[in-house]
Amino acid sequence: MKRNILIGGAWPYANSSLHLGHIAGLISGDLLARYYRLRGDNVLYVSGSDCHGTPITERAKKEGITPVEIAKKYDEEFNRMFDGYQFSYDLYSRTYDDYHKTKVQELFKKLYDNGYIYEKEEPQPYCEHCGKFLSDREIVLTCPECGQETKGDQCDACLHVPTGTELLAGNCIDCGSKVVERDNKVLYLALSKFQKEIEEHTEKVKHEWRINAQNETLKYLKQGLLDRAVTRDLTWGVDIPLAGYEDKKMYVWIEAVMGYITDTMKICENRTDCTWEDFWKEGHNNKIYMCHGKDNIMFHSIILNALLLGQKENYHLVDTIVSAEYLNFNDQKFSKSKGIGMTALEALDLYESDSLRFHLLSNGPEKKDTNFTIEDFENTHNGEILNKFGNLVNRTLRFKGLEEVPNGELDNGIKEEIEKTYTEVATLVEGLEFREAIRRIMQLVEIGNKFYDEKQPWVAKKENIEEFNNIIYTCSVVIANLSNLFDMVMPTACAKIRKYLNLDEAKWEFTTVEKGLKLDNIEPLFNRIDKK
RNA sequence: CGCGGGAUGGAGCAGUUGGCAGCUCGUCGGGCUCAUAACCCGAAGGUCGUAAGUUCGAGUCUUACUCCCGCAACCA
Repeated sequence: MKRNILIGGAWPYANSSLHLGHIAGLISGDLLARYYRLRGDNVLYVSGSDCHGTPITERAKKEGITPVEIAKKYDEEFNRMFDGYQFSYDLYSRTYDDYHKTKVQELFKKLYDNGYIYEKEEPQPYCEHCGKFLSDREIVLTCPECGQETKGDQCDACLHVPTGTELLAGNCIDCGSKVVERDNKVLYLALSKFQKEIEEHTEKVKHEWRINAQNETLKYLKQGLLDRAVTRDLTWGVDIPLAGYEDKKMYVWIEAVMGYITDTMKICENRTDCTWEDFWKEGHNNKIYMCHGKDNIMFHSIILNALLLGQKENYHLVDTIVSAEYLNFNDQKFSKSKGIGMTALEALDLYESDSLRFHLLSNGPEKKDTNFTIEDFENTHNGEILNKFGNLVNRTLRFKGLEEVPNGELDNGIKEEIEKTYTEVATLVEGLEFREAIRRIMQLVEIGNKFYDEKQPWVAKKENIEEFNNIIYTCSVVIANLSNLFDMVMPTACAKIRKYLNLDEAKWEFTTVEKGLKLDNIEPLFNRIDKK
């Protein structure tokens, strides 16, 4: 029976270019989406650009442009980048779309009506000259610990975090006026009310999560969920749909994670074969995956689930957290300011996206931080992808003098190996063991190469043409099935193979090749990287 | 006592519930010539950071210690 599978990729913040590390964290979502589509399930893979919030607002102010200009620039860049990496999103939207804003407001209103959002009056730092409440980072003060001048979120010099009263001694970052205290109306999300339900749900589903997601989530649950402020004194964001809050916006983390739902709604509005409820309500044979870096865990495992529970409408909670560790570059953190690493787009200028996908997945930070080096990457590309996989295709389909797929018999042992590979790789992918899954597919490549060598078709060609036909036919069937198995990792190369072998869409089942098929214009799947 | 990760053959890493130490690259030797100097076979190389403990049995569990590295600070 078809399952409804929703896969959410974390929404990148539209304030700076993304690094290879971001791709490493997000690529597992695309692999899952492609895998479940091959299995014939009903898949929606959604994401979008996270465009609101303080950092974008501040940056816009500094550069003298509007926040939407910054968001647009990066949203456009992200779209190009995800296309380049062949992410198969069903929808990649952005949080400043009217559709998103409207739907988020409805969901927010429901939380309020259900009593999970409450108002609190609390004193906050205020600038009388600018006429606005100030966030910690908008306050400049002399650090009471070390005497250095610093911003209010944390002292740059001694790492001291100023207390509420200490902040009142500071000045407005914009005009330098003395900070005063004034009562402010703030809306809070009653996270604490969901403690028990989220604990129970986590206990039920955590076993298939990565360890880091389990630990991180349990840490918050253990110390007890605290209510969170969900309004911000900003001008750039989603309006609060309640009277008296016209000058405030919604906290980005609340509205951005709702993007998974608003994307689903938008897609399903134009489709007749499914409704958004198929993916988000209980009882629809559905499953929800969330793929992101380790810094995003609690927003997906706790906050999003709380928002869903608070709707009181039988929502299906997030099942599986696919959280990545970090990718380093030459043993250092990716850092634009220090010039360490390369952006995802820069990598795409230099290398083929299939290879980058393969390398980032097979060397991905699944259980702990991993390292990306150019040397390793080129090694993967030339050594594993090209020499092993590309070469198997080449030596078979471009055998000297071969013009068509021979009329041969499939080797039974090889057929069994192929079928076993489907089964075992499926188990690995569903168990989120992507590195191991790729290794397992590579085993089939090696089995193919070994078979080829042992059978020596170049000898059979001269001495036993029937045997030759069997060998080449068997190898072409191996290649056809590799184009199915590897489709979720290297879609471009696999599509090429299917074109050569006249195969339709990739599918997750044993596939044979048409005998007598003309083999024209076969080109190498990959280009060797010249090492200097 | 801020939080967290790590230490396994020359390099980079796997090792699921404790049961003969594996993979890729590199090195050395051999085979092959279909293929993008690619492919296949074989070999050398490790007292699994240190010390103690639990156990018939520990890379794996417990405790202590040593040494690296992240985060905590726009950067995932």
